Amino acid sequence: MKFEINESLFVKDPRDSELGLRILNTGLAMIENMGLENFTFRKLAAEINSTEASIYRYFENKHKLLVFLSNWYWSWLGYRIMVTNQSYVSPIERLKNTLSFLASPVKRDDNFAYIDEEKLHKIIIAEGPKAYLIKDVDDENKEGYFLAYKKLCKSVSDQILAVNQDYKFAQSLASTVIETCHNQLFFSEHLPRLTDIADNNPEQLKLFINQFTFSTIKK
Amino acid sequence: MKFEINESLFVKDPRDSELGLRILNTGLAMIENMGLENFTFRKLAAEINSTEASIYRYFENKHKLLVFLSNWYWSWLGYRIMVTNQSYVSPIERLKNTLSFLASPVKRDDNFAYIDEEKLHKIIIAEGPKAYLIKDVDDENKEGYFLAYKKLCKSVSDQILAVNQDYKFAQSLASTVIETCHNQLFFSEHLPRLTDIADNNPEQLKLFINQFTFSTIKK
Amino acid sequence: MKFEINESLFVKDPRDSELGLRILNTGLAMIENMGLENFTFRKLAAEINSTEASIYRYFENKHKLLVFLSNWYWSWLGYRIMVTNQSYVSPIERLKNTLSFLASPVKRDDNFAYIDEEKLHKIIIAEGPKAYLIKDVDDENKEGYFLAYKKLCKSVSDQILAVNQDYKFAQSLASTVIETCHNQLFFSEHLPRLTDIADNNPEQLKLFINQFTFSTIKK
Amino acid sequence: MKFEINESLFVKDPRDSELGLRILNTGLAMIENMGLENFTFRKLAAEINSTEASIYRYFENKHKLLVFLSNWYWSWLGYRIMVTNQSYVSPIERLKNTLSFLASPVKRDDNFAYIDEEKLHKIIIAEGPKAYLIKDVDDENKEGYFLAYKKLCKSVSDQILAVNQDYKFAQSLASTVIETCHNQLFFSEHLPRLTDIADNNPEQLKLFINQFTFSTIKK
DNA sequence: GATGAATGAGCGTTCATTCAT
DNA sequence: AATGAATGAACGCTCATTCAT
Repeated sequence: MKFEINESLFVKDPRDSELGLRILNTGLAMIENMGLENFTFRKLAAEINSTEASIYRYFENKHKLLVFLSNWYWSWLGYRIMVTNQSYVSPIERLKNTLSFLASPVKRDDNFAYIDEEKLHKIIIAEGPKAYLIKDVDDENKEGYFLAYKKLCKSVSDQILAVNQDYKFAQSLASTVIETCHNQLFFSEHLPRLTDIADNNPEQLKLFINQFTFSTIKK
Repeated sequence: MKFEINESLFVKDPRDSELGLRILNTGLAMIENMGLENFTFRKLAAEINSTEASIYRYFENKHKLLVFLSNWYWSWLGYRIMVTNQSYVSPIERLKNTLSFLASPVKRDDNFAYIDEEKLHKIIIAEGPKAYLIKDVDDENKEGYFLAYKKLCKSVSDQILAVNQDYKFAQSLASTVIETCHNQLFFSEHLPRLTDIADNNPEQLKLFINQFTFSTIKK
Repeated sequence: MKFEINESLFVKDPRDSELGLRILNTGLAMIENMGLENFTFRKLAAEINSTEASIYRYFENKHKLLVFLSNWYWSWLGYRIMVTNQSYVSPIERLKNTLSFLASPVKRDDNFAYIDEEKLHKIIIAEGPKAYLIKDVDDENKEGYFLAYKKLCKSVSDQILAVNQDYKFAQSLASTVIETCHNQLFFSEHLPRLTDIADNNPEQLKLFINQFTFSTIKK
Repeated sequence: MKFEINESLFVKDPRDSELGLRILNTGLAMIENMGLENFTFRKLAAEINSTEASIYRYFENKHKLLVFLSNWYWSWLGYRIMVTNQSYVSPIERLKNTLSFLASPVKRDDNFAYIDEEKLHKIIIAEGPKAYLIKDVDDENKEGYFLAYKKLCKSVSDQILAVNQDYKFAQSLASTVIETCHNQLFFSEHLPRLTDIADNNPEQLKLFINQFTFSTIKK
């Protein structure tokens, strides 16, 4: 199982070699730990006892590494949602399941030893928007850097339409739901006065999301 | 009229001198133009025919300049909302007016010659989250860097409660609405498949926001 | 027909394998195209769809490749001069023929499919002096890196002496003539105020060279 | 006395500060000593107990430093020729004086404490052509990087025409003479078989140059 | 013999910051 | 208060080179 990720995001696929996996693995941990701004390939190289030159064989810069990780995350999440959704027949149940996945804490997935999904989730929360809040967003979009995210949005949007085909803002609601999950989790941890969701209380987030999604699309 | 802004955001208040105003004015234009990442005090100094050392007399680093501008924006927006809300009596009308302000395009306000509010709005959309998506968010929060934003959220949240005092997620909804306005505008311009709102069609955003806010808090 | 070239200039003779010929061929084109400074084995490897490691099997560094090409050029030119000179008996006619070769545009020679002599001529003009304007010139000279050039100079010098055996600076005049041909061609293309020779007017160069050679050695 | 040098060759005129003079002085010595290729701003910074960043305040790169030195040299030499030429009335005497300057060893000029003209002369011989044998020669020429050299050529060319106004290749002969002086000196030191001029025998070079110049332009 | 992977070293550049005036 | 000069530190990147297959 290997998610398809836009080839121009890497020079050489890091999943194809031992060093590449260490770059992913340790890079992920370091970004989570020190923040994207403080993270550099130099520090990563030191950590994995390798060199910057070697890392450049895999990624051109840290931004591409971030976007790579971001794509991986959305592919992985989308895949898990898709698989579990097959157990449900009713559109409402499916959407509920999807929202539940979006709003719930992420658990380590042992199928991918080289990725710590829990940490990756934290990165998506704390650094995710930096993947697209950049000057070159249009070029990178054309290049296909955000396909995994768009694919998931499309899927959620379709599920919304399956519940109410007349709702006019299915895509906007889908992206709002996804972004909101991250925002509210960030706020609950760091800026609690911007949210009612208590830190470490995932059920509240699920409730909030469910409520505003279903009330919004109710016919 | 001079909005109160946390004193530790600047060394010397840029609004109190001619050079300070040029820093605000030109800095704002440059961040909007080249993006926060590419913007440096060196480039700013060159542009205003001054020196880096002089800029340091006002701001310790570009992050503080961003947070300063961010605070100014929220203060300014909050103030305008507050003033216009006084014309309405019904909580629903008030909330509608507020949402309208949040979702509408920003127009230049001639009361503040040194700030181009239109460009500032673009910065808030494209760079705003970077003000708090940082490693030191907790320290900066304690220091009071995000008070203007919180104040506006509180105001929106209060207005929500005025419409429905039993709604349990007033603060979350408030911050979600505000963030969503920016996100959707960014998506409509750069990642259109993540939204149904057409670029340059502000009415659609207003409609979307209104609908999901009021349906969510309906008793 | 294979010119003898100093063996320490290459690890393995590039003329003996298909890959070697591609290195010569493409390397030559790239140096001409991007200049010696911008040319690297990495770029060459990418261009011929091979690897740097493979190129190292032939040449230790780009300087040796340049010197190799330089030697090839002087051998080739010397050979052509020698062959055509056999048609002449009078020393004056011979020297004239030689000068004509030195001053005339170079044409592709189909006997050597792997070398584009026209491009090589341009390299000799634009990069030639860099072959010897180096710190290690004495070592490389001892090693025999410049033999082809010296051989041609000797030949021209001998022809000068055949015209006037009393002329005291035959070698200096020979090297001056050769260098001047290149210099004036470079100037005519790039720094026209340093020359009277119009770009793309080879007859003028021939005239200039002939005149100053024969007037100098006239008894 | 301060020669005018194209302003785009430096960020800040090195002759205007103590550090700048040290950069010129030590940079010159190091280029002469280790060759342009091995010379870096990092090594220069270490030598003058300063930093690369400081050097960048004066020169953008080592190429510009070389071109700066080159311009200085040609301005200085042209100035000395011009001054001494005023003692002569006859065009032939003037041209002889000029050729003598071009062919003679250079002596330290105490009017410029910060430049060691002897070493600079060696640099011009061993690195001079690298100033213009580059890919961007046309751009740099437009920018005015080679004006001092052209000015000297023009002066020599005018002197040639003063001796024989009918000579058709005055500019070419002028640039040939200048280049030949350097070439022959380089050859005499490093590649003796390309010249008849013995190392450390300046009179021979003068003789050679005089002879071929005057015989060439004789009416 | 040719290649793929990895590396050591160093370069050019820029940044944020400080000091003296 | 504002500026000019200088710097320490680090970053991103590329190069030449080697090793193992």
